[in-house]
Amino acid sequence: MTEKVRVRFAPSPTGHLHLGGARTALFNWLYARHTKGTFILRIEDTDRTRSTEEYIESIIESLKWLKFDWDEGPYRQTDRFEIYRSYAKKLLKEDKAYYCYCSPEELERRRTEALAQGRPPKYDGRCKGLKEPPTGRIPVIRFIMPQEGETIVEDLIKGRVVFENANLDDLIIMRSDGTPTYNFTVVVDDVDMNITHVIRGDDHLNNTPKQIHIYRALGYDVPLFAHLPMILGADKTRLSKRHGAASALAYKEMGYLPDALVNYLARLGWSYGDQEVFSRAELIQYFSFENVGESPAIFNTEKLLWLNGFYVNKSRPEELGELVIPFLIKEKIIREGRTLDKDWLSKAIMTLKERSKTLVELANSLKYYIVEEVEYEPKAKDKFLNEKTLIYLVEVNEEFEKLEDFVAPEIEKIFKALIERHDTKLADIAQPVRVAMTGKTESPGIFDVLEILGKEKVLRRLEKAIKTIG
RNA sequence: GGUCCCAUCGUCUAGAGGCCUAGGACGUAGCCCUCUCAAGGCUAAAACACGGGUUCGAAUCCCGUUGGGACCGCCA
Repeated sequence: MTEKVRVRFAPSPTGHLHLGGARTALFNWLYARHTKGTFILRIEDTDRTRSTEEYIESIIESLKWLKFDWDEGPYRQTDRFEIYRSYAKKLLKEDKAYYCYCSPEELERRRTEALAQGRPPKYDGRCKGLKEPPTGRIPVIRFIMPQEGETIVEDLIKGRVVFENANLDDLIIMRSDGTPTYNFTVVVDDVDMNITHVIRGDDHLNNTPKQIHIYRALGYDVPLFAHLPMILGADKTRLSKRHGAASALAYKEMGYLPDALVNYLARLGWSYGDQEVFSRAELIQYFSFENVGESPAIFNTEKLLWLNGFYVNKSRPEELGELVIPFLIKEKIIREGRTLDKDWLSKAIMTLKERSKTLVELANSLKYYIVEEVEYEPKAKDKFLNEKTLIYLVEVNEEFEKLEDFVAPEIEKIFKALIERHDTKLADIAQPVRVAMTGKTESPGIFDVLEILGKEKVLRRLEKAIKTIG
């Protein structure tokens, strides 16, 4: 019982790491870190036709981005075929498995027939104890499932789940091409890697009794199981590409912060009282299966976006400065290789981070600080750059030309003086200037915007605005 | 069709028989703050799927119904 916890995340590289997988990885990682146990990464690539190197790399990249560091692996099942073969041989020798010569076509036909007649599509075991194997056929190996009694799964999340063994059928553990199948490799690997807790999606709950029998046949204790509820799309079906961005990396590209995604994913199916925001340290400290829910959760992008905004706002500007560069390049705001002054960038980001929910938004807002020529939004231009506002722009321009120390407090003094002289409100002057500076009607505080742009750019933009009206 | 899982505001959830006039968060609406937009603060609308039990008492326990989901491959 005081055995050291060993858990694994075992994706199959037939696609990018999707959000469901990311959450499974997260809970495994959290449990390992919470118990000071070992987190193992294992790539389940036995399906050679669908697994690709590209996906393996993509999954690893996602895991790194999310900062789920693993202690062992990545192991690859394709490197371990000899192990599975020897275990299969052992089962054969002990009469716990047998060769089956039924062809895939026959199997498929029987399955559809059974389904059409409303019967469960269960293999009938006809090849078990075959005296004279047919010639010219390469067999598969099937594992003999017990047909009597029941199998009980004591799940850490679902509680006690009972299965009738009569519903189990002899499953294929080795294909005719000599490669092993999933339900066999998981068990062999989990045994071989001393896995103590199997934490996975509850789409695997139905596989569990089959696997339990394989553990027993192999002569090993079964690990503890924890089946996580699924993550669903807005239409309440299993999350997939149809629901828009379903891969973890897609969120990276959309300018999400890994900590925000992790925080969001953790709160999907897990809770700790009323707390919504968790640092990684808190997540590790508080994580427990008792607080994992049992019902599926719908993935809600709005809450994720809110959390991301929260994390962006909370991040240090220097940190965001580093992170936003790739997005500035991607959005074609700066050329690759161009460097921005770090202190200046931090100052600019300071004004923007509380109003940016993603790094993409941040990059796009940064645009008007960086580019040479502002573009006016037509509506903004019509409303604020006209004969009525011309006088303010001209006077602001005149005052700025004389201003030596071009900083926010000095700029503010100029505005104050102008307000008094014209007996007007700040908004009447600030808005036209804002449009002249940013092309938009919304921006950070105008004094900060002006300081960050700097005297030279400000004067140029004022002159352009004045010219536009005239 | 069979097996299994699940069921509290639109969404994520708190709730371990009396603390529940069901709490928090996102989103929505309103107000405050305010040079705009945000951020922040305050307020509001919004849920125990249904029916039976058990109990002095049920969102909480049991059964059923309904609804949703997953799985039933020589995929994982």
